[in-house]
Amino acid sequence: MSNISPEFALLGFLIAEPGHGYDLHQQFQAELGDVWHLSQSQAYTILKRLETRGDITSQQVEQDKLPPRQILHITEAGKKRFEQWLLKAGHNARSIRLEFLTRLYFTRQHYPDQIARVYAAQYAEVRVSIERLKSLLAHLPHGQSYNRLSLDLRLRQLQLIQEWMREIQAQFDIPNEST
Amino acid sequence: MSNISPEFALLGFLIAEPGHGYDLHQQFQAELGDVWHLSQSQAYTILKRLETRGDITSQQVEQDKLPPRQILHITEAGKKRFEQWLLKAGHNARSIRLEFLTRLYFTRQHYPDQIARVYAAQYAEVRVSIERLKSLLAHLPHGQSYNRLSLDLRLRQLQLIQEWMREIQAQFDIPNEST
DNA sequence: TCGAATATACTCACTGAGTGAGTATACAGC
DNA sequence: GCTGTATACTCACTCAGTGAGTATATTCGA
Repeated sequence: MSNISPEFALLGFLIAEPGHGYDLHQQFQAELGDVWHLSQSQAYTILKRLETRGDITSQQVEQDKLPPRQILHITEAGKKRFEQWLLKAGHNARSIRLEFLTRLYFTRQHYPDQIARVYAAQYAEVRVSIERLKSLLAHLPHGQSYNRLSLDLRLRQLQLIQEWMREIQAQFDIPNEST
Repeated sequence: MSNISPEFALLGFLIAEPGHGYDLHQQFQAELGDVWHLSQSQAYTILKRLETRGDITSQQVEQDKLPPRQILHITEAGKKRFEQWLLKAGHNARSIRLEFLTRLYFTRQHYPDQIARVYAAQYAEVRVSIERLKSLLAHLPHGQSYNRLSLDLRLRQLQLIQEWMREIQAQFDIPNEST
């Protein structure tokens, strides 16, 4: 459904190594807790869905005294879906803040040679979105003051994101993509 | 649940006069269609919920050839809830773009003398949010690069919104609130 | 004049987002 | 001896959002 949710972040953590729900949620909070908001129960819900979808498998491990753990492993299908997701790009401020940062995080960890591609894909998408909004604004009938104010704010937010991205590019030494 | 959804916009249209689902959705699209995104079916879903909640009542009106209409009327309780909502204020970019613009729209139509209050409430909330984010950023441990980038973008977005709001204030001749 | 597009008016089935509370145990510190 | 915190997961609930379906009437060009 291409809905924006932290499901790929959870998947991303499982690329490094198998883990269980509780632990994944902890890691998530520590590393990306101010990017996304994710409650524990919601994490479990998403993991369950990923399992029924075939992106991860689980393996029950008994423990001495504590409740048994469901150790989760990413599948080949899951890894593939994750890698495809890495190259996508969001088109509004919120999805860029959430997903682009998450993509950056995992790309730098697991696919450092892909970083320029991921960055370029997002930057290009922002440019397109800006043009789209400008054109919408230009063709908006008079009298639509509130629609205009909304589109205007969205346009400025995207321009802000362009600046922010260029700073990230400098900070992380991301080269321009040479196709 | 204080979830952000266009339910109050639908309620707002019903303050002016009773209406039916199809028509409300049309009005909505025309007036606020670039502020919110609302499908027809989602509009009906929300209206149904408003009815079970007691914010609106419905009255079936037969038509000659076309399917009967459910004419919806706002109740006293609904009106009260709407008016309370008008004085609330969102704390992130998205909710401000959506809800604040909607509040402005209906306040100017039905409660023009309240406009300064509505504006001031939102502006104050933005200021508080900015301070909160600054403090979060100041206390963020080193090494949390991604969390920092996220908070940093959110901060800048709120500062952008401040500028945008001041322009709206000028454009709509909204006086500063004199308490 | 026939058929296609468009407008009116609403329903249903489905997946997913998100919260809040509950369950049960272990251990550390005062 | 008791409280707080960590481990590990479950359940019930409400709301968001899409996409397709149903059924009829009018309009308008080929």
